[in-house]
Amino acid sequence: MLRSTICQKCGAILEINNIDQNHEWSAFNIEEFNDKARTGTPSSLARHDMGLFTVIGRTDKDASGGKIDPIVRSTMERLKTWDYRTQIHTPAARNLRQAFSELDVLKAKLGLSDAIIEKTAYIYRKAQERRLVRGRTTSAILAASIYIACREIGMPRTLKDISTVSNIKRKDLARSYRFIVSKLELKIPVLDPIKCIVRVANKANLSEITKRKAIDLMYKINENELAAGKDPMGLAASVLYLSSMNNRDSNEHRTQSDLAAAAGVTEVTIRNRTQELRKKSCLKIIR
DNA sequence: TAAGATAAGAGGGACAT
DNA sequence: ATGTCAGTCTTATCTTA
Repeated sequence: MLRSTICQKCGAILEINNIDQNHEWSAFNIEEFNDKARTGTPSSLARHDMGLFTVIGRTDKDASGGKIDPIVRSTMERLKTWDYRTQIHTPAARNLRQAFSELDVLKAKLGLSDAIIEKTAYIYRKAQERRLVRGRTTSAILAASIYIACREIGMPRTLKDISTVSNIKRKDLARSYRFIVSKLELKIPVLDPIKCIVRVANKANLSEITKRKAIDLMYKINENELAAGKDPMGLAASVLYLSSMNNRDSNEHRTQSDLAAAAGVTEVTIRNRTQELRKKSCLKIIR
């Protein structure tokens, strides 16, 4: 089944024709489930075996119901043992399993889409194949993989967001992030300041009008190349601050500390950006 | 109470040694 | 590899309107 994921707030298409890998039927008890299931778990990179595990049953009957020859039976037992061992008991698989169970927890905490989870898993696998996890913690590499996946997909999540929920220090997270990016030679797109505006505006409960004004202002800033080297979140917060102050509707006024909290930057950063922007006559900022 | 000012300190990139 | 430098952001504190 194909479907697209569309942002309900701004209408942006986040994913197009992504395949829904869940089963299309519903079951209310085990019997019904077994009856309807034609396949196993959906295949996913975010499982140590990609969801493609084998299960060798315990039964001593063959497919047509006859008794299995004891010699074959003992072969099957040995296969079963080895199958089991190769599934989880290689250090790599064990590590993946641990990483992906952590990933599952973080997925919920950060509200990540399946596409991001798959991307994260892909990056983590690559990192593991290249032996980049050695000497670093699984959690740090995993958290960094999440950050990379978010950046690649263009979902604004800051290092701080991820560091708070994963209990990895921002510093370590940033280090692991740069390490993976350089070793895997990844090209990370710059964080889109427009997306940052949308995110901060939603967090601060600002109206569409203010958001729209802020986005227009951000376009002007980009045209005049004033954004270089600035933290996009800080810039977004400042632009929203200016827009909210210029909106006559008093419900739209936000203090610097409100927006600082929403964007995860300090008030001082907002002040500095605001000052700079006000000085630029080309932006025609009132006040 | 919100906003502005100032200073010290952290962390990382660019560049030279 | 290691050190220095300019620029950025954060934290903390004090002042101003």
